[in-house]
Amino acid sequence: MTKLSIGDAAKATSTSADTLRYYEKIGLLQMISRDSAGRRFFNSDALARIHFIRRAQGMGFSLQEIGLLLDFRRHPDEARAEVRDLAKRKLDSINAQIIELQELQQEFAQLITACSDAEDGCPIIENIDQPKT
Amino acid sequence: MTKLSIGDAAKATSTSADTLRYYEKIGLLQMISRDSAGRRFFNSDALARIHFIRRAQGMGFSLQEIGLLLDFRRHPDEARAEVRDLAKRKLDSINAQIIELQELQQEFAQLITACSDAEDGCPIIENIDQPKT
DNA sequence: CCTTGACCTAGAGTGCACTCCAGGTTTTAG
DNA sequence: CTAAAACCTGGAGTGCACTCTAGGTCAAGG
Repeated sequence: MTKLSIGDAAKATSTSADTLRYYEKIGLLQMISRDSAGRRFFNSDALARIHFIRRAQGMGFSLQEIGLLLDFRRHPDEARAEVRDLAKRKLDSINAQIIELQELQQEFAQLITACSDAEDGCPIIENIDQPKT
Repeated sequence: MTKLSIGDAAKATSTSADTLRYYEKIGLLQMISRDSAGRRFFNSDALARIHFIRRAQGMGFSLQEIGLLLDFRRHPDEARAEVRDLAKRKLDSINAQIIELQELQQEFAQLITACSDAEDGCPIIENIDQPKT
């Protein structure tokens, strides 16, 4: 079981030491061990938690929501329904986002082409003004 | 040409009066006319700008970037390349987001199903821990 | 006439997620 | 042995996009 210093853990998880201390402070990392001098050491479990946090963040969970997920991790029986609901709501918003973004993708691609081709003016602006009718 | 009070403009654009004043303050709405008592009146052009802002925000532009787009609107000749680049970068990030979200969509859908079916424990957590291998 | 409601301003406060700072200790390399 | 690097703490500062407050003006309805 490797134990990494905060600096190494930061590198290993592409965060900053400050951010890791911040996560600990707000309760997302509660079981960071310390050596006799008070220095934090991150074992593989802690690293997994950090990866969990970053990944969940990438999924659009706020740190508060991630806290709920991490809590649930320790008390699976009590909170199953809540987590499922959280995940369901997130899934719905992901679906909505995908649809919106796909529309945007279309529009942007068209606008960029139009803007490159146009001789006088670039229709990007006008089209944001008056979306597809 | 209808002219709306700030309250009506707020309603019409699903924002708050405070937000509209804020947009004006940071320079996104510069041509708001006033009556003799100093009250703002929003004409259709102003409403179009507000819609533009909200829409561009939904596309993931920051207010600062939106400021650039609005500036460009007034000086199309000078800034074409920049706006095109801004749009292109945004398109790239939209594409990346769509791909990420589609992966998430898959995972979430599976996890929610698994969590509903499971007899002991919900695998949402474990799967965030250890993403698809 | 007078109250109510919508508006005005400048400026303070909020929430999120960091990020930085000052001042101190400990470890490690030369 | 010493000097630099890495760590520690509590707390302040940052950037974004609002949101709210206090204190004031103004127009319309009862």
